[in-house]
Amino acid sequence: MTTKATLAILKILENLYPNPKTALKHNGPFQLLVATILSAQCTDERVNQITETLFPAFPTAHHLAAASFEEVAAHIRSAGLWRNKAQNLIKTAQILVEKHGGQVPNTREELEALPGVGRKTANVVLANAFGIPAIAVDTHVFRVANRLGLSSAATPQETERQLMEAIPKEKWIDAHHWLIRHGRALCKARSPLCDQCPLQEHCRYFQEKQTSSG
DNA sequence: ATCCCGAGGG
DNA sequence: CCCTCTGGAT
Repeated sequence: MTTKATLAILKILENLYPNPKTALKHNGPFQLLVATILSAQCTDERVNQITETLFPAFPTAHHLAAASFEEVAAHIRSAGLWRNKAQNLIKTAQILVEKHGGQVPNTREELEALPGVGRKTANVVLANAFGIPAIAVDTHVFRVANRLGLSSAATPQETERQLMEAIPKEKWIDAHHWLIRHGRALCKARSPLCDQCPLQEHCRYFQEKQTSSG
């Protein structure tokens, strides 16, 4: 795909999804980290519902580091994977206190060393908490980027690399949100709403669908 | 049944 | 690459 074609797609997405931002409600890096760890295999709406009581109960890493498993679990049982998440949240908070003065680190290496924090979560925190350009590839970004032809990849890791190559760095953070928004709104996994999509003429998936099914 | 703005382990 | 962890929404 040419740079010109890529920029055309980004421009349309920008108009479709103005003022992109995380759907996870948070105030500061610590809350964003907690919310993002909770968001695995779980809707943002439920995460926001959980953190509404979780954040006041454990306002800082120090509070969370001193919490018991049951104390934390009581808040997050409506999220899937809650056993892992409760354990990871406490352990992560303890590492923040022991190694980072109770603060959230701002490098990929330090973030990914935290339990429950992988590539995607680290990128979300880097981008949304620290403004450091990153593209977090979740299931939506992976699917939408491959359909549009912005990437042609077998793994999320590879999609991330191809997107960083194709998209100007100053647009990485916004592009991440645009692709996610589009994945939820129109470019859905099961029944994509191509008839409502303004990207038809730019989309590899749509073009192939037209030529193959008549 | 299938998916959700995944991570960790084999 | 594969698998498991998990509740809730559709």
